[in-house]
Amino acid sequence: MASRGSGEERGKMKGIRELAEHLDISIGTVSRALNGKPDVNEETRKRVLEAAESLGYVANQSGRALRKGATGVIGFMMQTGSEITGQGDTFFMSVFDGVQTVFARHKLDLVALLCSSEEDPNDYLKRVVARGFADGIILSATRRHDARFELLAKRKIPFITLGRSLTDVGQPWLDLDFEGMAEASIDRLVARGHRHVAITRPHDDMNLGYVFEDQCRATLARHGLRLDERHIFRSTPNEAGGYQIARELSALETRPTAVVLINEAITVGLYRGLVEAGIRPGHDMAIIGRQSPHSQFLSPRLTSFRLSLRDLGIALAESLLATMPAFAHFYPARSARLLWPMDLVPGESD
Amino acid sequence: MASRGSGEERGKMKGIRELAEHLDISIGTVSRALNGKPDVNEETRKRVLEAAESLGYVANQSGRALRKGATGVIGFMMQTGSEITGQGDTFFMSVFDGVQTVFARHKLDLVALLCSSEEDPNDYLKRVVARGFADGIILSATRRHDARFELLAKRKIPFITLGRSLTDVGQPWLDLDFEGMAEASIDRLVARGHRHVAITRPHDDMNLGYVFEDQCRATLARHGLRLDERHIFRSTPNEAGGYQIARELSALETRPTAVVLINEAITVGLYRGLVEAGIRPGHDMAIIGRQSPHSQFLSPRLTSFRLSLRDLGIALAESLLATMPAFAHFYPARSARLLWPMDLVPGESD
DNA sequence: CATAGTATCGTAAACGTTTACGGAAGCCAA
DNA sequence: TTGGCTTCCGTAAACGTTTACGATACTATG
Repeated sequence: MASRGSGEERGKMKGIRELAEHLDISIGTVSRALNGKPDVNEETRKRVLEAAESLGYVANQSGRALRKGATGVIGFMMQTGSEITGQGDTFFMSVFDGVQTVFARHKLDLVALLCSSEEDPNDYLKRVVARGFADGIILSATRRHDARFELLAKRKIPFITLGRSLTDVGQPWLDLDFEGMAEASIDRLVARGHRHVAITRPHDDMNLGYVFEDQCRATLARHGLRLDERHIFRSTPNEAGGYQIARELSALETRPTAVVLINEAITVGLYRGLVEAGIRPGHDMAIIGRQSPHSQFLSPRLTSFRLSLRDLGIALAESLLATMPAFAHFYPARSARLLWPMDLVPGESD
Repeated sequence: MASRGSGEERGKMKGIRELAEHLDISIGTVSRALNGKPDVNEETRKRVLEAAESLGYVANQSGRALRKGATGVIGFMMQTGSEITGQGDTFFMSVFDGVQTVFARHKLDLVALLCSSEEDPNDYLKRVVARGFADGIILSATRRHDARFELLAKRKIPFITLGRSLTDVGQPWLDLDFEGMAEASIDRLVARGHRHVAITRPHDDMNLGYVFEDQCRATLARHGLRLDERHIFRSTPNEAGGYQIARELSALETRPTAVVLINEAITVGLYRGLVEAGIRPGHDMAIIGRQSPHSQFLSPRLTSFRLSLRDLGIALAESLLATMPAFAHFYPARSARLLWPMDLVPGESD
């Protein structure tokens, strides 16, 4: 037969066994060559790599994972459905991109584990870890009490959370510095003469809502002011929620003169709702929020807190790897709990 | 020993072997019981299921996939990074939710395969399929010429695309009815007296740009009008792109009186840019676009095309399963190519 | 009672890979 | 020549499932 290219370049590679007999080498050597093991002749390694490339051979995931006890996959759990994701449009996509630049160095793949809105997140996660789907997990949208933490800790799965929780099992976490945001916002508004400040928070038990509210209350207290209970607005973290808040806000008899938005997606709806009620954002009502792709294109431009989502993703990935024995030596001794800073970008809305 | 709860309920289940000897049954029977095979006594099945539940046993993914040659996973490929995804991620989250309601019926899991912006999509996909990661693939963001189609077809991986392409390999697809959108938009604008209509399209070679432009041109021609080449605006599919379009548009000497936006993310930026140039959306410039979570909260409210993303997800999933031998009998003989209709929701912007 | 059929279960061979182990050379020094 | 190293490679045993096959006990039928 001819030296190559007889008829098998169609990508019908069966497995390492076939590749081995094509090269007339044992499968053990082929495997070692592909995996960069030391005890293989450099020339045969080259032959193997070339043959694998030209025949389109890539080691089967299941076989490899079964033998090695590791899948090379890190899962980022998130919930699907339109109303649920509190973050605005491109939030996660940017974070993912940062995470992947780190993972790529270790041949790890990031996949998003999509929990349907119809399934209980705890059950979903239990299934995922029991099946041995991923070597590590990233959790987001952490709740005040979050049973997922305990589940992963019990199973000893390496994981990190993007967000804190009262359910702390000693795992590493990364969270946005909502305390810093609350403090800077309140300080700024008070310095500009505001005495009645409203805040928003998610309608459900997302942990960040508690953190944010508590810190706002504390900072106001430091200025000798108090947070009126009627000035705490809960809403779904989307445009409609913002609109709803505006309606409630405008209906109040003692109306606040400023509002701090913890969520970015509600901004557009809030603007609209205020305008409809005859309240001009930035004139009749000061607004401070979170930066998002469209916050700078609103009128007036939103005074907002900015952060680098890509860098956050990088830090998230490195902190996770630091807890995984196989990778820990690359990322030594880092602080396992990190509050991610946000910068205030002045706009015209406050 | 006691009947249950001796000390092993910590979730340290090793595998089916351990579960079997706990029950004093062979592993074959345990497996059959768990998988609903017929030849197993109903009472032992109940025992097995209860023990598995209480011990938290779930079949290991790698072992099962290796033996069965199928993973029970369907991958939805998408690219990460903020500038790339034309759709906001609320778009995909809603689609996912629809897809999952179908998959859940067959114990299939949907995961998002995240291709980093630093990696070539073709290489990424090649890796994924060669590793045998998923039993089926859903492709989105299809390009005018898309090598991914050929790759999957050659490897005989069942797949469906959300979007068309000139690279047609006979696979099933689902796409938004951009022709219908173009036609309805142009007809409406012309009926209202517009003679100079501009359009937008992505800056890269996404297929939908070609479809949309061609149909707009054809429909204008039907009205005896022509599409001015200078009235075709290419931009990144995000807010900044819309702003850029507004600036170019306002700088034109012969300015169009209407513009149709194929992408939803650019709307906010476009509004802002127009206002800054002294052009009032809805008064000095008619605008028709795509519905998004915030399109109804802009002023003026955007006249836009709406679609049910969840239903689209359901159709997408069912069409994919119809091509997979193991599930085809559930979803018989459906049209493999589907143009998804969109409804015009009148606003105040045109 | 003999036989066939049925219900249930155990045994063992796959699935594709990695890796511990040992063996066969080749080399160098004694 | 002998012995010990080193370099390279082949062999075979895992990893955790599923499933074809065969075995056993029991039931029904003649």
